[in-house]
Amino acid sequence: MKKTNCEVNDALSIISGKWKPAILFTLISNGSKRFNELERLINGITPRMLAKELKELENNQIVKRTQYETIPLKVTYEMTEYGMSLKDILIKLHEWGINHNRLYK
Amino acid sequence: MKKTNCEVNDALSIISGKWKPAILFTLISNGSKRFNELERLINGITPRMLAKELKELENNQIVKRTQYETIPLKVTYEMTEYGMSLKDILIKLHEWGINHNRLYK
DNA sequence: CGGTATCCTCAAAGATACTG
DNA sequence: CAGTATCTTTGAGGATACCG
Repeated sequence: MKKTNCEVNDALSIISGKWKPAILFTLISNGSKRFNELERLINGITPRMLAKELKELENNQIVKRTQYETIPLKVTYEMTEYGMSLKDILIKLHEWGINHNRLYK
Repeated sequence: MKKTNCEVNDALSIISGKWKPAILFTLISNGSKRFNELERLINGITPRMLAKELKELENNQIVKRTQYETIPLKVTYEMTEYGMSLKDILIKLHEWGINHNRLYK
């Protein structure tokens, strides 16, 4: 999809993705979480989608991945400081969505 | 695409759409605009996409369509008061996008 | 002037199974 | 435990032509 001239799309491209808001809220609210903790906390997500969206968030510096070379393997994900700059926007979108559902559903 | 449990997606589903941010900013900044004014102001958009996204915004009460039975036909679009409740969020997304591009592009 | 109609492409997301 | 690999489906968006 070619770019448009509006930077809102650049911001949206980073937070949209079916599971990204849920992933972000989970990490924002709960701090560092392991892969399978996220899998359990986010209802209905498959490992494929969780891995894919986490990787995109990591590539955009929103989320930090840490791997511990233990047996069994342990990997954690957490918000970066930069990622936390999305917190207010996400909260406002959340509130707007709740209000919209109340009015129109 | 089945719904997730996060209302951020409900908000995003209303403002995302490739041309919606550009349409919304144009109407927010310039007030009421005719179809072909929007077409000229928004670079690269086709009539099909403009009509489609305007209709979705109208269905969600974000934009109001007014038709004048003149010859030639005249139709205008403007933000609703409810639609204006998105203004702050759009501005924040815009600023975040600009800053993100500055940092990572 | 303000749109539709048709056809096409491609990427996002789902289902299921498998691996270091 | 933390993911990949494959295959399939769906729908957003584009191109182009036409209409009341």
